[in-house]
Amino acid sequence: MEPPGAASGRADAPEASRYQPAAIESRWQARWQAEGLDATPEPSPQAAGDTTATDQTFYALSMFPYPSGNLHMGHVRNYVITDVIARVQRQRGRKVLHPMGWDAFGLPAENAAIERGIDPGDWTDRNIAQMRQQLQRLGLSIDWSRELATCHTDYYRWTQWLFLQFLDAGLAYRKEATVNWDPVDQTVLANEQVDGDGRSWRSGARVEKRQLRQWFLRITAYADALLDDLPKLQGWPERVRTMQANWIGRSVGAELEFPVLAPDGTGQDTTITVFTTRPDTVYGVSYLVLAPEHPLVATLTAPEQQDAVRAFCERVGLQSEQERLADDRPKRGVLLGRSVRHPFTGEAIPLWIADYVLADYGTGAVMGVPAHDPRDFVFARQYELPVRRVIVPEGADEHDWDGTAWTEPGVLIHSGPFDGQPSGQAKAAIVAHAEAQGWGRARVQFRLRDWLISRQRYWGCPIPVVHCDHCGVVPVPAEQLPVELPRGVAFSGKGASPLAQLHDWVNVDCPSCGRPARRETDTMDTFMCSSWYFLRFSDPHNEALPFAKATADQWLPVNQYVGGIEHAILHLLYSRFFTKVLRDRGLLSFDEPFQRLLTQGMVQSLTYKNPHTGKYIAPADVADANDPRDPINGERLDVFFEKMSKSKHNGVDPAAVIDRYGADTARMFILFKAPPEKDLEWDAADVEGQFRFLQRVWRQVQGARSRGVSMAAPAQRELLVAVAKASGSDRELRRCVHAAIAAISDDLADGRYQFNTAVSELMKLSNAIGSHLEAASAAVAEEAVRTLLVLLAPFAPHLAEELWEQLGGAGSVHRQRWPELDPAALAQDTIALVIQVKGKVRGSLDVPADADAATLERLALDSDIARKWLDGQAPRRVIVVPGKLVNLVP
RNA sequence: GGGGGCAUGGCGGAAUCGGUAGACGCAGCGGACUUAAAAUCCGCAGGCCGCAAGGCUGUGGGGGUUCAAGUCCCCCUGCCCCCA
Repeated sequence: MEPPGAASGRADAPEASRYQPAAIESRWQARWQAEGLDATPEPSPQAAGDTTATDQTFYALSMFPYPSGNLHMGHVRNYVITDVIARVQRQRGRKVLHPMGWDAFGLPAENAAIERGIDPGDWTDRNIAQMRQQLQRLGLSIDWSRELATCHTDYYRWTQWLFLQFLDAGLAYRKEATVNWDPVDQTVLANEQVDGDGRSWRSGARVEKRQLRQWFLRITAYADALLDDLPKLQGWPERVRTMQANWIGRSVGAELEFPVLAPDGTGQDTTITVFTTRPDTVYGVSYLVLAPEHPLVATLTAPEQQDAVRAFCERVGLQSEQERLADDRPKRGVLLGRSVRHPFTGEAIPLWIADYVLADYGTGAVMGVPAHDPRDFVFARQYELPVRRVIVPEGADEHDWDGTAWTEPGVLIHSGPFDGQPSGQAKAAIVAHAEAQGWGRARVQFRLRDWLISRQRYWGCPIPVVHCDHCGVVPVPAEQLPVELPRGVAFSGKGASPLAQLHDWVNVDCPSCGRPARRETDTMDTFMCSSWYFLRFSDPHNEALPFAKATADQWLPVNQYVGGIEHAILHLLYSRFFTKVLRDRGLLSFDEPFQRLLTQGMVQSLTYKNPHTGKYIAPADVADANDPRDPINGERLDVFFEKMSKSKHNGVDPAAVIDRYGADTARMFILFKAPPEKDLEWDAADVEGQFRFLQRVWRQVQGARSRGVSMAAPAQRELLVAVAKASGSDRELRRCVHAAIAAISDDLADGRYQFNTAVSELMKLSNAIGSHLEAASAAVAEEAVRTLLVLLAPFAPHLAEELWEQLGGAGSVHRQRWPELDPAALAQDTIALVIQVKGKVRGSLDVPADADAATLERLALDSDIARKWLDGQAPRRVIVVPGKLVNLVP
């Protein structure tokens, strides 16, 4: 496509007088790199307890990308937002850390190896090189000397080192767990890799549940801290905090014990402990349910139920958790053929297993209270179990019942000595009674489960332990790290982890006793690698430690973190967990990693879909955008905005946009089109509009230059004030300049980040310069152009730098301080006073800006507007808002 | 089902505290320049009535508080997100 800058008919224009982003941008990128413009300054040494040093530093961080090899618009939006924040902070005089790295372990590299025989490391490094080059075209002010990749040994040796810290703290452990097993590929899959139907994303096979010994991190030990510190994160979006709180899911309740009756119904042999948040409903229990995976199932199943129970467990093993818990699915269960004794009533009640009870939540056993729990209710109806109502709504008649489960608090009935008590009080009383009798205890339960970090995969960080028959699990000594991933491995995609098949690698001497032992062949979940990269950026070349405490304390916590809402729980929760553990280990002085969080919206684009076939149609195949038709069958297409993706054929390639318009236009468009946290609709016409604006700025500055405007030295404040006093157009232009400074400074204040309105203020300033520059005196013209370029610099860094240089500016425009507001320049002699009659606007009056309320009232009452609308009557009431309006109420 | 959010011109979006609704831009329309077109520049533009002056109306719908409501309160509708 022809660059619009090279429009026909202007071929005779001199080269230098046209805005040609391609030439300008690559030239400045090379020069900035050569001059080290984006290098991170050394923060001043920080005395203990001294906060002034951290006030001078600013850490701006984007969530680092997975190096797929292709930069997409979502990345562009993310990094441009962070870049503007970083640049503005530099102009405000802060020392800025703005790094970039790669979340480089993960399945796609291994799949490339399986499918195309490429070494995962080579594949990843190639992608990184390609993406870095694409990123650099955006003109981001990133300090590339701090670049890191989680798959490089100088990074992952410290991931391993940190794992050993967790192990040492007792926060890393192995246990049997139910995992997703793909029977075709013969490998474990992460939950995210299993679709809603319980099928593998790769093989399409139905995933099985298997019990395997896995590594876990004990995040539940920090559940309270992770929850209790959420209110500290005032710079985070409320909804992210809410999502984390829900995910952690603290619930207060009790454990109650139900003795299992011996088969003959006389004595008892064991006890089942249930967790419940509703001890007040204990008299409504009509059955007890174990999870099918519960360890007691094997021993408690009656002989005549063996076959049924085994078949049921197998069937449940095939179901995803989602399926098991879904409200709209029927609940299924099987009797174990045994009974338990209700501790409060002494009654014998049947023992079941059911799909809707999960082994790893609570105790893996629940008490069935059909009258007061919707799932128990469905289950009881299915198997004709008794429904015993023990709570009624306050003030309601016991016999009024709508035939559904009542889950709200109420008043107890049929509950022995607790009858008549309200739910809240009864909860405490029943738990106290159980405790006194030795039947149970108060207990806080979390929804959060320990973090399963084992992956039976090659392309991940090896877990640095050795299994020795004599010493057990032995950590690899820190001085022997890293445990390197062997290279040149053959991938079949079948069988156990590729690492497990490398006998030379697996077989080692035990670091403790020296006898033959085996390496751990599991690698770590990639979220481990991304849970501390923000720390490494503060001290990326440290060879003795993952980071020096003092250095990390100087830069962190991250002042502004920017990324997608999809990480609201996982990555952000894990990073918080890591930070708290490292603080408790004395490795850090702070306990929350991210002070402010901005979750940017998606980038969407126009999408065409055939409503009958469900097929997405590429925009290029739609002949007439005004009447979109399916190119195959001519059917009318649905048109809407949706997130860019390959499968929807609606992606816009950032490289193509930069080729055509330049990075500055792409940046400006993305910032202007929508507020950062909202979804953004890509629109080619709007991109064109942004390009036109930058062209206009270019022409404007060329015009100013030909009139002798120079950036060599700023005009003196006294001179500006003097000339503005003398000339109306000077005063007006100065007013516009300082209005822009005020508005843009406000829009870009810490945490506000209203880039869209900031860009529109830049446009207004440009419009004002267009109207007034001709008539302006040299000093005011200089101030106006200088302000425009310095304010434009963070948004369109190349154009601003180019024009700055053309006008003889000293040094880089990016080293210029943020312009200072002169409040006096904003002052106006007269203002338009709005006259309202009974709250309706009826006109306005030019009045002196400094007139007091009494004067304004008199002016309003004397006005033609008052005469016309008041019919000569004196108003009953007059409201005066000085500087704004007068409201006359007749 | 529970919790949270959102709803403003043809479109994206503005509107710190309740104080001129629609900034800025896109698309559109008119004009200037041009042999012509493109580009550029100038102007118009919520809707309705009117030649005009001007008036009425208007921020999803209904009600309320207030001198004054896009903004605060209550109810309803629709869409989105999270949890189930």
